[in-house]
Amino acid sequence: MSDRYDPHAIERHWQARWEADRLYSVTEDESREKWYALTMFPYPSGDLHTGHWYAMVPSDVAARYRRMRGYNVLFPMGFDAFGLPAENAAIRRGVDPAEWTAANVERMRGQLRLMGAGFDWEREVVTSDPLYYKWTQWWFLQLYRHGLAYRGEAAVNWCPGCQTVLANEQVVDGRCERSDDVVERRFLTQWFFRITAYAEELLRFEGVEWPERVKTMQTNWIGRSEGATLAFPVDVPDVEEPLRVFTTRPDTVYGATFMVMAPEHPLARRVTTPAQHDLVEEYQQAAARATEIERLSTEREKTGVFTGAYAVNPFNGRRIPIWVADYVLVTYGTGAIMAVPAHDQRDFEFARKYGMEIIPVFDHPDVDTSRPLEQAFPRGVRMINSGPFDGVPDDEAFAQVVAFARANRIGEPTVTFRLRDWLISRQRYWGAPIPIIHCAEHGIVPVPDADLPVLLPEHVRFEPTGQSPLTQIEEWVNAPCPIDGRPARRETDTMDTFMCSSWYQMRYVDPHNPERPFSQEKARYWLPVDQYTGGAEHSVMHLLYTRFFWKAARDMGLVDGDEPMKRLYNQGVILGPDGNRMSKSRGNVVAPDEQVERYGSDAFRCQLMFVGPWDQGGPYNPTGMAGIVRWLNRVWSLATDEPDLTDVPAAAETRALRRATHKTIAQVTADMESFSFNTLISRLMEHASAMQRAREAGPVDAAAWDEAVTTMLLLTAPLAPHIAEELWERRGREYSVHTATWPTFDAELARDQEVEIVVQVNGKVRDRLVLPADVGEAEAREAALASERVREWLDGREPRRVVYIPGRLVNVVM
RNA sequence: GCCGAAGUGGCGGAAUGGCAGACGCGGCGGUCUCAAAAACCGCUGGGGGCAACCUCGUGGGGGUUCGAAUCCCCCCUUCGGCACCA
Repeated sequence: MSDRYDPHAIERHWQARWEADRLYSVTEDESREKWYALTMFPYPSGDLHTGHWYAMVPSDVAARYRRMRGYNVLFPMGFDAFGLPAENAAIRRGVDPAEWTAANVERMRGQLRLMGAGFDWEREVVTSDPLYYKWTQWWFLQLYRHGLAYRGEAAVNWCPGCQTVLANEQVVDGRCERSDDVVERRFLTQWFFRITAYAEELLRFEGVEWPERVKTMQTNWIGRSEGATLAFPVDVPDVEEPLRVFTTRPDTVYGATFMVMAPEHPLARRVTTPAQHDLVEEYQQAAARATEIERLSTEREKTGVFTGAYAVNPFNGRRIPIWVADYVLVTYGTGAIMAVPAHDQRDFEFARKYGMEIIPVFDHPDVDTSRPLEQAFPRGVRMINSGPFDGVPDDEAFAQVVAFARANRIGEPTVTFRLRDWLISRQRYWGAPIPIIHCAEHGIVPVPDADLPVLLPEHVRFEPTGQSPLTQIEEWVNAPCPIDGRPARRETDTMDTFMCSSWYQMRYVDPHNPERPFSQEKARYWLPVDQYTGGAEHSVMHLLYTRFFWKAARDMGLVDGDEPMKRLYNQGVILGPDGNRMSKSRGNVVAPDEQVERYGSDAFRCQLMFVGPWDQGGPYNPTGMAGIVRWLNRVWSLATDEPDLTDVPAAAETRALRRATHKTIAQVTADMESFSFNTLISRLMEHASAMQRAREAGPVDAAAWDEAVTTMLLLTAPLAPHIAEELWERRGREYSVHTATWPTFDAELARDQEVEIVVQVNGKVRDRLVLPADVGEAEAREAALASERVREWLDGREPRRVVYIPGRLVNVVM
């Protein structure tokens, strides 16, 4: 091997060596503390891009650092391999999704290896592999047995482009998160997971160190509201059941002047009078045709129609009209509301448009309640127009009204969530089949565990029809009933791919177990994940689902603890050099394979970390690569070209070099802990400059020089693993630098002997003094006042005040 | 509309109550060279001054403080999330 830094030669060499030595393979070791580091696994699109590198490299650096700190580190990688792109490729180009996926996985594995990351490839999981999805199906059956999976009819989100239903979380602004098509509403019978059973617990984030942003997003998504359900009898012949409404403001019940039902409300047809029938039906049909976007637009003026029916306010016996309007959502609360226009702006707008009465039931110092209101006002001082409750103060009103409702059996306190159950059915081929058989005799029958996996049939035609392609495979669909063996039919829907990724972190602990999803023993050692990293786009999908899965698994006795991921970090988005998202059409794509080809993996890794704080992302700077390449060349030179060596441990130059080395250890360690990789690299650059100056200046103490070089290689190892390993070997150190121990710093050696004290006059810097590091306050003040520059500015006057900040500055105020 | 994050040289960024611009890119000057590249050294926010220095300067405006990029209030811009959830 040449004596010049040749990244390609050493990177190839060490990648092969590490693999041959199984350097990154780990097993349980009770004698050592474990650290489970996980970065989100990629979808095998067929091309690893810079975004993947940006997400994975710092995650690898942090895992390597933990390993050097003595932890037994699990850092696995795999592929989230089910999903629509494979199926779309099959439709377009006639290739088999399994073959397409396998080829992509193969290619991306190779690209990932170029990164030189310390992944334990022996633990790789591929979610579309029957050996994996057997257990995804097993989870489905477990959830079913525990009452957490059920089949039900509901208004669901239908994506016409993907020809399948979507979970609520996959709908963004009324459009499909994946294809951007406008989502339609359909009433279908589908499989759901009862995530709402954990709604309350999912709001608690005890013992997790997650970004506030993610916790807030999940909290808002779950959307907990405290209120009451009130029952309004309906004044319609033959309708016995009352109209139930959920309200967060039961204290405004005397101000209810009309009721509103969602167009899809089951009682709507039954209460409508014959005279209003056509009008209501027409309105319902129009609402059904409207897209989610149209319906959810807050800009749009509210519309509605009168049913002709009346409800009775159970508090005061007042008859109030029942309307149907699409600003009330059938999916939330009870699908019907009591409208209090005086105190709710939406109801106010509706009341004003349709001439409904507006009765304020609170007084307010800024509102003249005897005159028509200009707008709704949510809160007031005391209740008015509320019969026996008149005079009750605002902050007691809720409790008193609810207590009354409860005592008179007309209502009760209720907590409602915005979160809906997780719809997991997909009318597509490339996913794990739902392991259920529909029997005419026995209904829904789970496939017995022993018959898992339910394999996807091969050679399937993919015309998107709105039904799963599996429905057309007669020989697959027809299956005997597990109970009596008589002809029955398989469930033809497949599972949402988010299900595959909801438990993959568990499978990594025991990826080849043929008997169980994982052994309890291994799970107890490795789980939960200590540090998870990934993109913020998964804040309310993957991360909410995986918390739900974990809690369900905990309640089944399969895992310990309440949370799957102790620490979470969201990296930012790496952009093209022009500041836009990288895309082929913009022509601003930075291809990692090309960067590795030109500069080497180590340089590309470092440049990605050097562009800025990891959580901020930002434009990739290709010209900045020159600085990183220079630095790596300098590291090479410092480790291979010795200065003139001598033995002067007590010399000032020796102390200065050792001080630089120990300060660098302290700073780099702190930056590792806080994921501040950009400043970490700048510290190493400074250290290299200090070493270079020392080398040029004359003979260097041999021990101090060796300490500096050794430290430099150890601190560089997680960032640039190949060059560090190569130079480690060239210096005759024991293989491998990656299993060596992270250096510790000596505070005494790192301490400065002198400090520069800034001297200010009225807050402006006028002088600097170099004083001993242990200078006392009195001496510092005295030195500052004695300064020639300060005397000039004081011009004979007495300072009003002198502020001293130890070791930093003196401010003379006049 | 609501919630959150951010706004600093030509560029990426550093500094989270105490020297604004660490480190790097780019630029300018120099060493080396027949020359160029590479490497190395020096300088590099604006204005004024021969200089020592002075002055302005962290999106805009106000405030707190001996001292503010940093804390508080108002506004502007950009990005992210949510958005008729009763």
